[in-house]
Amino acid sequence: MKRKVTLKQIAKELDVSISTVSKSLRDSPEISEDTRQKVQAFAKLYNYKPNLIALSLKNKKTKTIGIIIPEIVHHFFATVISGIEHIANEKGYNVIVCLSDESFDKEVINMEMLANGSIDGFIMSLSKETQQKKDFHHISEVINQGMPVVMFDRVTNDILCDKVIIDDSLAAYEAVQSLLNNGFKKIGLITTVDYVSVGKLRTEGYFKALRDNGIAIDENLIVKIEDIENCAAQIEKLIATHKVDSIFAVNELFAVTAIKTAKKLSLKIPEDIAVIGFTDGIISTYSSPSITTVSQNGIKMGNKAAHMLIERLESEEEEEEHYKTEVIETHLVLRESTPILK
Amino acid sequence: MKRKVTLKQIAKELDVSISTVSKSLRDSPEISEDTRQKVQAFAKLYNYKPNLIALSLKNKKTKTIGIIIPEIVHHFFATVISGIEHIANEKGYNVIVCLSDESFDKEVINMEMLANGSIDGFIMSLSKETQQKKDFHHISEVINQGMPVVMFDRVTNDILCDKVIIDDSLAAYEAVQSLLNNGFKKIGLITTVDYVSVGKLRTEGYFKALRDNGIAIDENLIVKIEDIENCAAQIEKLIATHKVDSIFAVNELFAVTAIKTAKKLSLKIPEDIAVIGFTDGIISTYSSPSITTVSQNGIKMGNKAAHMLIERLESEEEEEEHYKTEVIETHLVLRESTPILK
DNA sequence: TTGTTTGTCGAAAACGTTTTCGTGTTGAAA
DNA sequence: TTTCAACACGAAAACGTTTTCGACAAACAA
Repeated sequence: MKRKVTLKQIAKELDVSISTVSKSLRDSPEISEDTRQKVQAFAKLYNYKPNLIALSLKNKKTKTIGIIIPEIVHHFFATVISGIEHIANEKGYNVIVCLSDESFDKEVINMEMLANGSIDGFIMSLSKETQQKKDFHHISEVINQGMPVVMFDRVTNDILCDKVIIDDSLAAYEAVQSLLNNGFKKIGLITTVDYVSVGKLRTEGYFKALRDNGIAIDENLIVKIEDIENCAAQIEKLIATHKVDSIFAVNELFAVTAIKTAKKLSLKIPEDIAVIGFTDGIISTYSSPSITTVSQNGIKMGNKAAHMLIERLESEEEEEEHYKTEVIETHLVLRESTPILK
Repeated sequence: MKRKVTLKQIAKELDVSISTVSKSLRDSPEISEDTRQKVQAFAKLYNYKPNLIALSLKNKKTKTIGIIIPEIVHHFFATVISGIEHIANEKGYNVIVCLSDESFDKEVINMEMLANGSIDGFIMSLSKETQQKKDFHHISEVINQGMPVVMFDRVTNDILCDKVIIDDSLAAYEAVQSLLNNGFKKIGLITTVDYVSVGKLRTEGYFKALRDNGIAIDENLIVKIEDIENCAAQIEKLIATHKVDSIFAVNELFAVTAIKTAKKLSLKIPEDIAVIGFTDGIISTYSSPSITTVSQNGIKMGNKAAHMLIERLESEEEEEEHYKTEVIETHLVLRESTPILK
């Protein structure tokens, strides 16, 4: 077993100073052609690579991005990570991933841990619990220490920083509007509890579309899911007893559950009931029937977030207080769970 | 903006030495009760937290695990990461994730990068290209430098290290055997090209099951998919022209594609054709019909891999050459794509 | 000879820790 | 008064880099 070789060892071996070795390897003009080649040859032979930790300490830069997300076994978040990683890699950065498991405490602990020198900046999406508590002190603290933060998807107005989002409300509006345009009148909504920011926004889009079309809002057609476990029962009630002609669901899981439930009730899709989901993931693609859905391009969001963070990291010092919010465009992906929409 | 405070600053402010501050914070008996409290109070006030990079450099330990996987937008790999992260977090480790994108070069570059001090050990699954080239020098090099490596799922016998796998061959054998037990005779196989280790093993399980039951192997019933793009065409040929009564697919994607294709051909599932997949992911659960599949518990694999790596990291020095291969058990998850199997 | 430039190199500081060892002061024992 | 232990603290090294600055010699001009 041969351990990694250091500058000091090379210096000793070649009987020169550490400085000379370092300069030789960095092609400094201070060093004579002769010794430079000697050192470089030796370094190559022993496969010298500078220790990144030492460099981080010296440069006060780690070339590492911290990602904090609620969970990773989730198609959307996985695509965002993929998008971030791709750009980061291109720019010479690594990514270190922490999961909050939707828990406020884990989010705080992870952030504090990473903030102590391990990374140069954060890309994050809030946990449910954090959104519920509306406690963002850990984030403002980090920003206060001069560490840039980019938030995506689940964001908050209480924190000033760069953000990458989609227009959840508008996207939902357009989805519902397209149902209305095609003659659907009794549109059920399957959504989350209100404190989930994106769920709330999508719900608002649903409301606005109905209002703009002069349709009264019927609370009976709205199902708010708290925990995923027994959502099937609530959805069955919506479909069976309230006879909706279509459903707008704020995520894939709700959409596919709605479809399974409808099939169980011997309803034909899309003839008896049309379904539009949100987030274009694996489920929507491979479900039968495949699901018409609002695309939410995680790769693009990740790319954008990474670009914004790295740009801020590498811009000449703090041009503070000039935060941007990027809105990634969405569109409706038409599939089999709706009739051909015009 | 208040930057992070260091020992040096505290020392200066309190007019004591750095050593005194450090010792005070670590409750050294060398320090008088008086100054200890003074220092601790001050540190708390200014929210002092030791710089982890400096600690890493000093201790030659980063408390960070490097994960290298082919892709992250993939349910199985995401669950493994989740499993690793959970244990790592519990034990005070962070995880840094790199994606090889199934590319040999990216795998090598990422490994070399992380090996230069950033992490204490690796958990990895080989890229397709690496498996094809059978070039593992980057891995043996890392191991030679004394950095522990745990491989999972896509492993190789050419490298001696800890491994976490499932018995791919046996699991496939049992799946096919259960089809045979239930009267199916013409079992199609949808698999990958041979250099993908797990695909090859699963194929072997299929062969063995047929042999053990005295059934001749019909090459016409075997489809090897190279790229995912046009797999549907190959599968359609298998189903339409060779009239299989059942299909064993070596992953979810192939299974769901088979189902979609069968439906397109107006075949009823499972009456006309039964399907068993591999890997119990989102698709199998939410497909219609849901898919009977070989479970492959990624969380468990991740947990195990993390445990093995951390144990090796924290065991009193190198008890080398005593590598273990852990086999995670699998079982058949019965769903709608097969008749009730006995 | 003296002074100046040029070419090579090394010493040391810095990043932020921890830890070993040395040192000065105090109090008590002899 | 002397000696010695206990106590409280600081100096410095170490981890592995990069970089600034100073030093020394040779070569050259005056």
